[in-house]
Amino acid sequence: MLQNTRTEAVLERLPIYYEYLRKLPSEENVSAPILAKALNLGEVQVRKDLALVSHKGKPKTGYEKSELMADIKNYMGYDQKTKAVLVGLGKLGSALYDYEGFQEFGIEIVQAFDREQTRLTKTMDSFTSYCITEHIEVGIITVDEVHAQEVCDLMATTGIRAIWNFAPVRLNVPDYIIVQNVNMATSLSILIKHMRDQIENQVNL
Amino acid sequence: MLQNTRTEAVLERLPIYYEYLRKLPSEENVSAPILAKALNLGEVQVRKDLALVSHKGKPKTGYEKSELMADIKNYMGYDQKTKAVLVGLGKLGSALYDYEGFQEFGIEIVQAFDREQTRLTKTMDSFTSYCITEHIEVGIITVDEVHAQEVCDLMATTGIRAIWNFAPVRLNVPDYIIVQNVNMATSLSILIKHMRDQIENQVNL
DNA sequence: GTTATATCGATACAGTTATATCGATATGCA
DNA sequence: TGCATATCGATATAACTGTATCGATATAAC
Ligand SMILES: NC(=O)c1ccc[n+]([C@@H]2O[C@H](COP(=O)([O-])OP(=O)(O)OC[C@H]3O[C@@H](n4cnc5c(N)ncnc54)[C@H](O)[C@@H]3O)[C@@H](O)[C@H]2O)c1
Ligand SMILES: NC(=O)c1ccc[n+]([C@@H]2O[C@H](COP(=O)([O-])OP(=O)(O)OC[C@H]3O[C@@H](n4cnc5c(N)ncnc54)[C@H](O)[C@@H]3O)[C@@H](O)[C@H]2O)c1
Repeated sequence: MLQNTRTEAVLERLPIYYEYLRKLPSEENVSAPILAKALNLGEVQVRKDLALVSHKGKPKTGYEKSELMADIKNYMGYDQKTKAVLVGLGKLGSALYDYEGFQEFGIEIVQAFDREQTRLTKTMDSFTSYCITEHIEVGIITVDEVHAQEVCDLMATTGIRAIWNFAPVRLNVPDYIIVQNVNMATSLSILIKHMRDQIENQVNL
Repeated sequence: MLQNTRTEAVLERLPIYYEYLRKLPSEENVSAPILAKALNLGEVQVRKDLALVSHKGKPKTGYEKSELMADIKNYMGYDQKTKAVLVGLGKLGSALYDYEGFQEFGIEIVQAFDREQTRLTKTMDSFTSYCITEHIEVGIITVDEVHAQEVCDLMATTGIRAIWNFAPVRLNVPDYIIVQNVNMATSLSILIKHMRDQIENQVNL
């Protein structure tokens, strides 16, 4: 009876479906072909993706919007609240800390820390005990690259299990902690490479 | 004689090698196995990736660091200067505008625009003419999601060929413009999903 | 009620990406 | 000078990801 396997690629598309559905004004049913057209994806691919989280699709009509959203939400864990702390309340850190877009995914940055005492920030001496007593699972690193590893090490002494790192450094962590490095500059450089390749191809026609 | 094909996956690793090499204090030669160990990748994979940009690797010794860096730089186009403009000098926009990490990839955000007159910002009325006369190729959108499409449309009237979009909306663009959507919230949600899956697997042992 | 059809679910195929293996060769060292 | 070996380059295989096709079926339309 099973259909699709939980792969990385699918995991990256489910949030896209969810976002699309959430912003869809209409309450009408949605189908794989509709989603595919709207998001510029393959119809079969969408169908298989959805099959991973729901089996309520019906021939001719597709899925009930709210039901499908609930199933994605449940699968992705958006209904479970996740608490994150942020270290490095500088320019980028402040932007993220103030950003409200995390809520809909069940994520809350409950506290920000910085070496310097600013705004709502707590200083670092309370960091460890705070994370432990509040059962923080996710750490966000937005300090400069020189201090990223030491902040990371500190996080490893708490119950934190996942680190979202914006400093352009590769962090050393124990096995049980997952790190996601976000490198904005390289991402943009890849986009630009694509752009140049495209321009080149057009010239060579 | 050829070896590796230019695929998306390779393109995403080349900057990682470059970053690693750039920060490496030593000037000694590097080899595929060394890079593989340091970056936690497959040795064969690294070797094939490097073969795409360079053929100067020698048995036993590997590559000369500076030569390899130059070859990646050349392949990725980091030696070509790319000018970008940013629209929406809010919290996130300011952080990006001030960020100096783009330089090493040949990228410069030469000007920021905003509806409101702030700081160094230019207002929107000069946008189109500025982009055209300055031959801007890249646009960065950091306005709220309500205004992202209109900013995008405006960019499409200039010579801009690539858009880096941080607003959580899917933009409609003409074919010749490439869009890269960055959705921070969904990225973090995927990291959290991985975290939860990992925790679950450990329990089920 | 019957029929037409859009969509689902399943299977088969194709393309992309990663890994394993092996001979060739440049270098270091006896 | 000759031998040992680390690494390269190449080819083969495996895993993952995406696409094409087709029968089954629930619904809409008549
Ligand atoms: N600004 C951006 O748009 C951007 C883009 C990509 C990556 N980054 C990376 O994000 C990080 C932050 O960038 P930023 O522009 O916000 O820099 P920033 O200097 O504005 O902020 C860094 C903050 O970290 C704090 N800090 C430093 N060491 C600390 C420590 N040991 N413990 C606690 N707090 C500490 C500082 O007090 C400061 O407030 C950097 O690593 C940068 O490379 C920034
Ligand atoms: N802050 C974050 O960390 C973060 C994270 C992920 C995504 N985003 C997205 O990035 C965008 C900006 O976020 P922010 O937190 O910086 O918001 P912000 O409100 O601080 O900044 C938005 C800026 O855009 C300007 N603006 C609005 N409409 C404009 C228009 N038509 N032309 C020119 N300028 C215009 C505003 O004047 C303001 O300065 C949003 O779409 C948000 O969803 C932000």
